Amino acid sequence: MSASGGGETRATKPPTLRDVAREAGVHVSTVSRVLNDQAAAGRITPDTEERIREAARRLGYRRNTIARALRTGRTLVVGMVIPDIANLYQAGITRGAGDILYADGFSLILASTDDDPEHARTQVSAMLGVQAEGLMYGVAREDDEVLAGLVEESVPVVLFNRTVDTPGVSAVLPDDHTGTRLAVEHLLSLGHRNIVHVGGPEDVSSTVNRLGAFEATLKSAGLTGSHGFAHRHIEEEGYRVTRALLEELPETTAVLAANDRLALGAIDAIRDSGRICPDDVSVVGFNDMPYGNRFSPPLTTVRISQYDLGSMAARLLLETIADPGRPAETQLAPAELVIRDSTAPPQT
Amino acid sequence: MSASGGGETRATKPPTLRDVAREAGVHVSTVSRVLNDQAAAGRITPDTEERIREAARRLGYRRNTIARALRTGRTLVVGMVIPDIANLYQAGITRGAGDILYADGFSLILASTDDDPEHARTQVSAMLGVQAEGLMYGVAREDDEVLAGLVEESVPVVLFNRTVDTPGVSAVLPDDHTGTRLAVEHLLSLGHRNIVHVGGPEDVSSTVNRLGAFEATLKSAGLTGSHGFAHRHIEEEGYRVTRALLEELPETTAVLAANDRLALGAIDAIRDSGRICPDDVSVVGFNDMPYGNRFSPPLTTVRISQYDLGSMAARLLLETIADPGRPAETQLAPAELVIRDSTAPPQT
DNA sequence: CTCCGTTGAACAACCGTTTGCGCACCCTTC
DNA sequence: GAAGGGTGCGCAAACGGTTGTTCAACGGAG
Repeated sequence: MSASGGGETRATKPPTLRDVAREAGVHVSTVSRVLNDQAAAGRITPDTEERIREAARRLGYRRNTIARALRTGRTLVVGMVIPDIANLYQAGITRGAGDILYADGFSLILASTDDDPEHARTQVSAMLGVQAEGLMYGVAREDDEVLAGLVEESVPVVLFNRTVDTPGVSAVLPDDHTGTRLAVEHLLSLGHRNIVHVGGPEDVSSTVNRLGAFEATLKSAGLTGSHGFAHRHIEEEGYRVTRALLEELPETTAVLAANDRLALGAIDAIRDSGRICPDDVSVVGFNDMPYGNRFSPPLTTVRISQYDLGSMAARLLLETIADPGRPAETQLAPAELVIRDSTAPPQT
Repeated sequence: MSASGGGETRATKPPTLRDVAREAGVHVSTVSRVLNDQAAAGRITPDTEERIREAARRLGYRRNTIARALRTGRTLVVGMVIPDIANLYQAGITRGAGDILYADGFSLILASTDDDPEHARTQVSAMLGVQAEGLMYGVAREDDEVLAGLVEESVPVVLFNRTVDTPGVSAVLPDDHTGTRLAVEHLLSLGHRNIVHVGGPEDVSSTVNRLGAFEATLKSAGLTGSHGFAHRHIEEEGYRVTRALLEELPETTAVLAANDRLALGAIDAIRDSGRICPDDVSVVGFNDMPYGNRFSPPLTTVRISQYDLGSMAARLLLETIADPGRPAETQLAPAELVIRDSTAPPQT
């Protein structure tokens, strides 16, 4: 299981600056300058420059990024850690981040932790080992030791999706409050009065934010609502807590899930408890994951623009890398309600 | 748009081997040996070793992977290029590959090309720039220049999902033939006789393999079938070619799509042409992408174990890296039919 | 007491780039 | 014709590790 497997080197080693220099009959430093476009300073003869470029082309020279990085301290690599790569919502975020990063010449190292802090630790360590210049961290939890280590080492970090109340860390978050309020108001306007909330893991910020907004919105309508917590944002957990909630509160006519996958589990639970969605109980999700419109029933949900969230986070990270002294900032990705067929008025 | 944004260095630079050596009062080479567990050679006093480890711990030393890589030629990084990160099918593959790679101490750099060869070129170049030790290449096409360059430079590569008939390159592919045959036989046994195929892009291997198997299976039943090609594996294209096929061949009662996303588009096309799936026309997909069971109707499809395919490819790549002389090999990931509700007997 | 074999650790070269500095050379200018 | 100032490029020292080689010290044997 170790990487020591007697690795041979590649048959024919790639050409180096030295090879190009020899080919062009100049010193390696000159080649370096030309290939870094420092010829602009009028320091190199057009003739020499052309000779060097031609030699580089002929040899198929490609800059050794890690050697350069060793010297310059810049790797142009950023790491991104997400809880689950098989979650389409996060794929959208990745895409948004990638587009920004690539445009600026950066590469992305992606790691999926399965929401396991131990995985997170080793992945982050590997990323730092390759001298990633900054991290997009999407798995923050309360008392997150890995994150604490990062700020301790003053590694540029931006949190996304989830935050913690560590000062000095930037974050890009969904507008949980507005989104949740919209969802609850929708249910209210449909006539629902017995609404429950199935939340995510207790120690992640979006869970507490959404729960808070859920209760606040209900309260301002003179109502209260019950809730449960899932251990992870997966269908099975949505199923488990919904079944429990339904058992306990049979008069429930609507469930607001903290995320689409939980909502999917809720729909299963509703079916398995002998009821129909949306006829007997409505459900609304959160995120608007891809294909949500194709589920049965098509899911009413709160849309967060995944692409925008990802690109906002990437931009923020890039700025933080360029200027580490920059004050931390938290940005909100807008939320909007998209009404489909998993919600309906309660049966009278 | 350039990365030159005046990047400052991190406030406090991470400790180096030199720092640890000073702290422990020994030479850096000794530290290096200890931290690489070469102490086993009985060359270092347990006392010294302990002192060094303690110093490293106290300073929070973490090996600078790129500096090591520069010297050793090993980066423990492999690149993976996929057509579309927002495709769940590929997310599953990534997961399988990641698990194998991480277990062996490797990191994964992921790039999504949107099926654009130009993107592929720059992404691959960046990966090689950071001295990735090998590549998992999932975007192969006929006359793929990027791929040609890779084998030319004898970079360890394994293709997945798609292959080309370049000798010397390993690949892990879905069992297109069996999968397609199973799907067609299913349709046949249901009583369908007018079956069309909506294929993927013409220059990718899975397209030609699936089309070939489609025609062969039909032929052995004494039938023939028409087909069309999508430009990309996306819903819109599935929609486009299905509509055209339906227009041309109104008696069609079943469509076999080369991929689930195309199948989704086909279902839309069927609806929009005033027919119902599966009552009027059945559709079967390929891949069994996640959530396929939740679509409406739940999709009958050919299941490929994405996780297995990814891990097979990763294992193959690791072996190729360890032994570049290794003969190329192509492995098949098993296919099985999963019958759901998008297929039914044709109306009589 | 001398000599030699071990053992434990230091020395130094090297991996491929970048970059501050120095040094010829040539062209002006008095 | 010599001084002075550019120009165009080479020199060499880093960056943070790894590793073959050397070297000092120590203990034991003769």
